[in-house]
Amino acid sequence: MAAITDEQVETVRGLVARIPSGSVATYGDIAEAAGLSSARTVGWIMRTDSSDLPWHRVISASGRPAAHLATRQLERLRAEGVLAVDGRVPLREYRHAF
DNA sequence: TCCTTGACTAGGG
DNA sequence: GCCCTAGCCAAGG
Repeated sequence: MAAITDEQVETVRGLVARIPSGSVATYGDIAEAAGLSSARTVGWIMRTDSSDLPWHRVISASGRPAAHLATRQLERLRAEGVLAVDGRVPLREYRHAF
């Protein structure tokens, strides 16, 4: 199977770690920057990885975080200066370009 | 090996 | 701008 390599995972971690406080990135952005096959793979890594990375800065392309984490993530983001509007983050303003 | 699940995305109605 | 559908990929049972 075309399993993900440790190198790919490390790249994703690096990208997430370099997202500055007050900015966010989409799954698609991370996937593309890391050279992954699809955005779903990034979601899979985030779900399985238990590191202390700022995963809360990664949101969907709709500007809305995953439903089960929405409340917590939006709260953390707000603490970093990312103001969500009606549960949605204005990507146009906070999206981080790699 | 097949089928299901999931922290996704783009497109059409 | 929201809802539904199809395409997408890796892992676990």
